[in-house]
Amino acid sequence: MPELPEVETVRRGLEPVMTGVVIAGADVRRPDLRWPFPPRMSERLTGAQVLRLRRRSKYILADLSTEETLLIHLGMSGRILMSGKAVGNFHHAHPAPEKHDHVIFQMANGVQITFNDARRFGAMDLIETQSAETHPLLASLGPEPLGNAFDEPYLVAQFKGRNTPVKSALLDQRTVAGLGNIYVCEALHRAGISPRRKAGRISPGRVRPLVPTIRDVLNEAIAAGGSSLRDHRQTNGELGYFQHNFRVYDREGQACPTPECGGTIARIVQSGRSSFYCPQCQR
DNA sequence: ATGTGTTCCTGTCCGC
DNA sequence: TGCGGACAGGAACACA
Repeated sequence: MPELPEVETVRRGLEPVMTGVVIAGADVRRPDLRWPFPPRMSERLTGAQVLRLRRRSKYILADLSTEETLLIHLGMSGRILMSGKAVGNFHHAHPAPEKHDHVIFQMANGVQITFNDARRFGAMDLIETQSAETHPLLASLGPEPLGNAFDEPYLVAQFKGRNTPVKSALLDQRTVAGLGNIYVCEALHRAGISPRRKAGRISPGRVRPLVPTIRDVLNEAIAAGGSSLRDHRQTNGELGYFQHNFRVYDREGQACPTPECGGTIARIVQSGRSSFYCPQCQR
């Protein structure tokens, strides 16, 4: 899936064509994704104006004039593509629905927004805007990694006493919300911390660089328009470019990019997920 | 309370 | 070319 930078890239792509625009119709082409869609989703969306588009962790939140908020999660394989007259300088005709196009939004400005998700680990829900943060999917999320609440004292406190590998701790959305497998691997490499190290056994002095490092990796990826691993696309269909900047992810057997290191990137499995790291310079 | 393993689903790639 | 198995950006859930 899309991790935070990819979701933010999608949000930024949608923002100019959705904000202030009425949803003219929603074609819901199957009853569910990971969970059933909310009752009467199409009817509740039709006629609503999008007041603003937000992102919380890997969720896109569209606040509507109906005092409801459309929540979208892309899961592992979710994509959102736009077509129609207002998309950039291009004129994209509305294409015929493709396989796994599950929900198609018709905007009043002529733009069509298609949610495509082969694996269907994604989700959509309609929730009360006023109490959005108490939604079960959002209530337990930790702080935004790019926000002020995510700082060194916080992370030190979160790691304290935890016996789980730091890789697992950072993937845990309650610790910090929005990191996924790729960017955790990348951040740990930049910080020189082994993914195998127990979270509670990292000295505060070594936790310190982790916060700015996580921010740097995410900001660089956002600036590049997200990664394009496998099939991630921006809303305009173009590939992101951060993939070229992966230092360890999916680079098993290659030379460690750290100057003077000389190590070789290894792949291990931690709680069912691949971790890529350099055993030489990550301790 | 924590930590770990399983599960949902489809597509792709790699070795035989 | 076909077939089987491993693996893929997530995270809820069940269980030790």
